[in-house]
Amino acid sequence: MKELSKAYSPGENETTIYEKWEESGYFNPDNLNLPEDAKPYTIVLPPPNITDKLHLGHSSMLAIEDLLIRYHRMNGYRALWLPGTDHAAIATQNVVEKKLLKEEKKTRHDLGREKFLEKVWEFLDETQATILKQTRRMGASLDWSREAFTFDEQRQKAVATMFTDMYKEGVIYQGERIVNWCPRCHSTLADDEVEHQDQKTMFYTFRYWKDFPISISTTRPETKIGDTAVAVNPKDERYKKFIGQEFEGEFCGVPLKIKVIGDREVDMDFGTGALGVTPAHSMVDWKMAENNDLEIKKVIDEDGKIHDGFGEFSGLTAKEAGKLVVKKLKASDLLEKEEEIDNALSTCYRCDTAIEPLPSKQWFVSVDKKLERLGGKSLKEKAIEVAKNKEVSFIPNRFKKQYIDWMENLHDWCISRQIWFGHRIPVWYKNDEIYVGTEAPKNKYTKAILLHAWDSDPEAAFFPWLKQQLENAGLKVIVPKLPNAKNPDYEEWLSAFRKLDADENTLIIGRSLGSTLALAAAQEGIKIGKLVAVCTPLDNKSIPDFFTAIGEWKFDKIKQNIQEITIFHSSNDPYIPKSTSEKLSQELNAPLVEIKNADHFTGIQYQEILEACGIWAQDPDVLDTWFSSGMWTFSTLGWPDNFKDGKKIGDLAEFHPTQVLETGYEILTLWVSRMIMMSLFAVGEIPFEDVYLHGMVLDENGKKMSKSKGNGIDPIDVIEEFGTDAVRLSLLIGNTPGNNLRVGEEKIAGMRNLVNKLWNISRYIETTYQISEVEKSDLDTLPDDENLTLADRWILTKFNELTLKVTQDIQGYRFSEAGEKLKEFTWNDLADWYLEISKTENNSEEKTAILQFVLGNLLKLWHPFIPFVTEKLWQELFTSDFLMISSWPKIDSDKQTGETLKNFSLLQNVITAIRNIRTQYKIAPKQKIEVVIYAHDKLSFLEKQTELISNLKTGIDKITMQESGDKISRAHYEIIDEMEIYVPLQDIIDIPTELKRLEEEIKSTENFIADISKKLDNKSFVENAPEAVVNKEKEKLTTQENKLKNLKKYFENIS
RNA sequence: GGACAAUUAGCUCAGUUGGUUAGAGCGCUCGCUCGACAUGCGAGAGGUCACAGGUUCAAAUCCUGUAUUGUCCACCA
Repeated sequence: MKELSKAYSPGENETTIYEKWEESGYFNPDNLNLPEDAKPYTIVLPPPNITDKLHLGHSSMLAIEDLLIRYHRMNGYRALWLPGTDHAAIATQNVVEKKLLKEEKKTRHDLGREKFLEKVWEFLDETQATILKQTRRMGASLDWSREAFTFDEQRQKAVATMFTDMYKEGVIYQGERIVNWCPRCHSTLADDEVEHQDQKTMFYTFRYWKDFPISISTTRPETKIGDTAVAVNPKDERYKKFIGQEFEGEFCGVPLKIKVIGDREVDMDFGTGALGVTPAHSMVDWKMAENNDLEIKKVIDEDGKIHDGFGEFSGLTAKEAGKLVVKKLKASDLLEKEEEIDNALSTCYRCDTAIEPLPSKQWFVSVDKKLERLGGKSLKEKAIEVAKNKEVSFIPNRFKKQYIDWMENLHDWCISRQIWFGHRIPVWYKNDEIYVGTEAPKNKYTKAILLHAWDSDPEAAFFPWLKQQLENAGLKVIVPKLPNAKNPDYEEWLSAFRKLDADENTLIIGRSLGSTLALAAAQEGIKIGKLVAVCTPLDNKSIPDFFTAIGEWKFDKIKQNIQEITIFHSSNDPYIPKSTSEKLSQELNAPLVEIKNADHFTGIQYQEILEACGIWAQDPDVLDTWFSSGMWTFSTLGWPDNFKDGKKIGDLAEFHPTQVLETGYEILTLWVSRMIMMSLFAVGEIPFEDVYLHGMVLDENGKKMSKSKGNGIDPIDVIEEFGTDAVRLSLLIGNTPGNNLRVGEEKIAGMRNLVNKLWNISRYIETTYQISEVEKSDLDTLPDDENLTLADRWILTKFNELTLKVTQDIQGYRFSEAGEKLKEFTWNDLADWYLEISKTENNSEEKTAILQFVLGNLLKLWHPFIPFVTEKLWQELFTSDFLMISSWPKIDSDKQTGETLKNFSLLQNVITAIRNIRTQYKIAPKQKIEVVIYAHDKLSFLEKQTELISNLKTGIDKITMQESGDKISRAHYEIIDEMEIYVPLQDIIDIPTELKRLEEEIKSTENFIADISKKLDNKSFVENAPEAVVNKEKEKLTTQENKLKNLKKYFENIS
């Protein structure tokens, strides 16, 4: 006999059980020893962002998906649940930036791209490890051997391939658009990353200048210096006549040329009914400018400051400029009205900074381009079509409409992001040329030498960035430290240079004296492929010996030995006069490029130097994170390697498309729609059959759990307190698709109690029947029907019914209902009734068989919900083979159920009624009572059950059954079904109270009878309702009438 | 402004296609150490299913409108 502890302690078991599962290898479907034709069942885990550890919402997702996977694994499917994490480009970069600022008071620009990315990876390793640990703690049966990361090598390849393919088909294109620009994050935001905050704003009405015929209104006066048109509604009588006219004048010191255009979008009733058009800084205006061929004037730059060329406004922040405009308007008496209005401010979803709409070059995915591979349809059309044709279904169904609505309004998707962390755009530029591909294009040069200035550190200035770029482009890069840099000697430097073995395939970028050295070397006869000379001195008074040693410049010789030269000049360089650079340019017949702010090279100026090198330079931007997560279903299954000549092979063939995508409804549009489009494009398949959308997990007060509010429940905390099974169960029961779920510790504690109940049920069965020592049946066949008591047949019937319902519920995604039914069976039917009865019935051989069957199969049904405790009990009491891979209980569809269920429920009612009488009349628990039951057709059945009735907490010492006859005059009574139950204890009865109570019951029974009679008198009811319904009503009527008769008789007797 | 959802017991929610006198858990009341379980056992109280109309023999369930709450989308210069 196995000794089980009095209470279940989850902590001890969970880690060891999870380890056993993992070691078994059964999380990987390849190890399941399935027949060839076993169907696949695939779920890819929505990859959690690596920005933070998991919260209860993730736990809920894991619980649901693990349930589905475990259920299907037990049903013989090739069940694959594929784990991974998401690099979440912007979100991650932001978290790291904030952390950096807080801990080191540095911005990412202080660190530079490389160093910053190192920080990101450090952070990422940490959170990723936490996430994986938490996921295991939840008991998730994920196939860790296939773990993926949206930013690992395989996925990088997939992303680059996808981009290239889409570019080749013209789906991806580069275009200038107004984008939502966050001046703080220095990045564009997708439409769905912009938040709108209601606020009060000053609304100014004014004219550009005195004789301008139309007043306009604005909340953003600072942009008005870039206006090129005024738009009015073409139907507007007031302004109609001006349409087409052009006006010139000066607005706040800025010359403007304003054309009046007509546009139906303009609301005649808002403001003055006329709208100043600023094409560069408003989405709507941009469209108008496109339609009317207007000039586009950029007013605000990427830092949120006013561009050059706007007089005294230039260099001011937008806010300052706005104030100045208003001040000037007031001074020149142009302001007509100033009022406060409600207005929605667009802000960055990450940092709450007001966004600035700016025109910018970006990469887009076209959703409207018709594609041959989609049968002449566009991504958008196809993605809508599959939803309409039910090729993909949504649970709950209402989200289908939301999906289609959103899709129909979808515009081209901007996929480039101006941040550092993320998939680099696989595009390379060389001057005007562009190359798109999965690998960097081959370059003319094989080696690059970066020569530092005479007194500077080779690692300083712009070298590290360039080095990285050149290495990315496949060059061997050398950054030598030239000897004695503080006091350079020409011979020493030259001999150091010779050792670098420069030749025709070498690219040299030299800064200051470094570039002078390269020129001198060429003069000495060394061949060089290309020289980019940045701020090059031809003489310097502080190191006269150096230049004396070089001697007279022989530019012809230099030209002979260097194939190509570009000269860079910095206007801020205090040492090299522009004339020097110009002279060099002329003598060498080389192009001269001038750069501003040489001491603060920005990415763009690096870009210029890189371009001058004549090598391919990669686009500095990265891709929107949804681009890579949109490929999640197939990139994780080995695309593109597993997709050859339009055919799927390997994992992709075996597991794609997946069966279910289970995710939060909040990312239906962000993610689900993109997955559908990208999968259609890449593989020509809808990535999943069903989309199950869960709600958010809220705290017990209905608030969204968030770290800042401090109301979040850490899954690990509650797991440690109550156990994983309890946490999983509280996330499954009461959780319905698409609806939010409130979870508090009370609920989890309740579920812990249930888990413990199951444990104790098992413990009782084991201590009483020693099922661990009994030879095991296969749990597929029921015990023989002979010698079974009513209760035995009842529990088997109930269990069969339960198996059927639970199976149906899981298949219909009704996990909550399945869980509740299991709970009800376990607690009420099995523990409260059957086990209690088993204590009084003596057929222990049958009981052993039945309990073994019921408990074993019950553990199976419970397993997808609470895997740990069930696995533990299974291994203790049944077999050391894993419950995880045991087969799902069989359903006996021929089982006769009616009579058994009816009889048992009768029995339950009798027992409950007797207990009720005891409580109602406050009969002391220890006092034995006599019971008399009057019955009619049920009499013979009840007579057989007297022993049972007496033994089940009814405290009966004498029980008699008889046909209806004269009733005991004074007794406690209860009337149920067609029976009357009397407990003759007249001494205690308080007659007046009893009469009052009886009166009430008689009255309510009469009312009820009246209701039923009315219904039955209604001809249309009798004619139209189904016969079964009518019969039920009739039955009800007789029962109630009998009851009334007996009540009245009893009433007379005692009064 | 548009769309979608929610409104059922004190609280949190179920209630599949209209068909018993509307269910569960928690909480509450009363009573219990009864051969596993006080993380337990037994009994109970508690609801005009937001409101107003309509369809139907029959409505928590279907339709219309109103109110309140929530979510998403759009956005006006």
